[in-house]
Amino acid sequence: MSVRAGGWALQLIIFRYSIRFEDVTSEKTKIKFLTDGLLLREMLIDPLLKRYSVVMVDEAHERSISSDILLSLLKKVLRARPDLRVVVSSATLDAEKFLDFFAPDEGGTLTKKEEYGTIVSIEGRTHPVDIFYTSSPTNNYIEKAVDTAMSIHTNEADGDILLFVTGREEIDDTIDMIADHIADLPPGSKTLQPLPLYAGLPIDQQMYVFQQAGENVRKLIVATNIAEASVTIDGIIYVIDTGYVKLRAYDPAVGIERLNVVPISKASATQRAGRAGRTRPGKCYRLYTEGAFEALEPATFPEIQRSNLAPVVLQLMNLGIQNLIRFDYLSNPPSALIIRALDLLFSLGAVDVHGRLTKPLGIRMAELPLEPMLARTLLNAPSFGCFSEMLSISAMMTLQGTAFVTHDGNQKLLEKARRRFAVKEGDHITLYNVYQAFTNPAVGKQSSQWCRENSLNYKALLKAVSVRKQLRNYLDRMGIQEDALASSDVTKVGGIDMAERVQRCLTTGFFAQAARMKSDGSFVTIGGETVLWAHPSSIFFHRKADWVIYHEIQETKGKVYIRDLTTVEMDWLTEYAPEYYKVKQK
DNA sequence: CCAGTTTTA
Repeated sequence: MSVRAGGWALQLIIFRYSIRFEDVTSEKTKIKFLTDGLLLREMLIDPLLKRYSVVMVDEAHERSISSDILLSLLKKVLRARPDLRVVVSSATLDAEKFLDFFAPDEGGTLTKKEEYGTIVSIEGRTHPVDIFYTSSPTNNYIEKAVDTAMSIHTNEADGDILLFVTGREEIDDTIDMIADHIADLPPGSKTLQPLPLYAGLPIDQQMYVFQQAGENVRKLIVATNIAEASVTIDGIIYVIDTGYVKLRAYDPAVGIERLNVVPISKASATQRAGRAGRTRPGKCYRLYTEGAFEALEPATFPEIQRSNLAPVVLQLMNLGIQNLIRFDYLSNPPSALIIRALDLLFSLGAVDVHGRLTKPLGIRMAELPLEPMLARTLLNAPSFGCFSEMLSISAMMTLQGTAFVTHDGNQKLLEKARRRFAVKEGDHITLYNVYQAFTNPAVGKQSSQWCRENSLNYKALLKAVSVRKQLRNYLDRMGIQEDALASSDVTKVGGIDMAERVQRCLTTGFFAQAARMKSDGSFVTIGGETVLWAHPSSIFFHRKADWVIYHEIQETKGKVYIRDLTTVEMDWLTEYAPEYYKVKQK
């Protein structure tokens, strides 16, 4: 780990880190690097953070939910612990906003800014980057990006290019177009090697971007926002910034998440440009006008104002925050988001009529590192005799659709592999079959070779194995163990086969996300107000179904897709969620 | 009916 800190004698200090599955800290640790999410978890056990004298929150300008919440809680902690030092690092554009946020409440002894905080500006370590704008707006930024890349390649000195686009589809299109252009290059000219980079790309395929290009080869990395802050690549001299990003927006009125392509913020544009100046002076080509840049928002719209807040609300309540509307947020989330979250938590039994966390259910749900609906399902599993199965399914759900991958871009092979594991009940049990086969010493042997043969993502499945272990540990500590009914073969137990027990159990957590397939293959929700489509990765993209519950809903390009579906019977909905469906029918 | 921005516990 390389850390530079002015002239301090830091080499004496022992650095250690802690992430979800890796804690290498000890009593000797002086400085600990950890994620904001983990620190929030630590606050459950140590609310005043007594183990720390200084807390530094990095990249606060990104305005992620967990860093926003962390800042709010740190402000609270400071009232009880004036000795604590809080350092917030952020793009200079909004430093003032953060300082204002930490202003003590009325009646305190510290009233002047300089008494409670200071803004310190630190010169960057990067080289200068020349910024170029277009003289007029572009209507097709992908075409423009391809032209710009080709022109850099033919006219500019050596150095790799980083191009920002919004998603996988644009990455694929761009790379195809570049490939066409390369074919037109005069013989003997330098090669341009386009490389994709996005989070959903399997790790081994991501690694190519870090490899040094061969002689006479210039890398062109076509990336999503992952290359803006999460991943840093050396040797980038040229950045092409299309000026757009894909952002989540949650609509509390219908409970649907949307993925919208929106203009980036000034902070993002600055960050992207900075990626060109890490090794030597670089150039950044913004595919928009200077006027358009000036009109950009200073910082990204806070995530807390555009997300499903059920998980956050549950966690805050578990930290003892009673009034979620009045909580001291850095930016207040719309109250509709909070109400929607409380509604859901109430229907799941995590919150009572007084708006308080229930014991033990609500507390247990908050402690599990799963979204509320899945947490509730897993906690119900022992009573359905499918504890072991739901542990595996829950772990597989955290992979968010990355279990299957194409190895040579061969989609047909992937679909064939999927069919090998598919069952008529739907996607959850299909994923369960994948997990079972992967961990079976006689079948998958947890081997990468077997995964390649079955279009499966080896690293992702290994992650599922460790998530499952972690979940089991959590449940062990709650005193919830393997159910008496458990048996991993799909035989009749208690008159109901394993698949049906899983289906019923899923209904107890996902009853609020039910839909029915119509004859044309589309789905309608209970009220019939929204038309939904099975996501192409679902086995119901082709097959017929009647009632289903779904794990996720998301609108993309004007169409609402549901992911991870399992068939249920209509009667189960009213059987397991009578209150919910009574209210809805009015 | 044809497809997931990014994180995290």
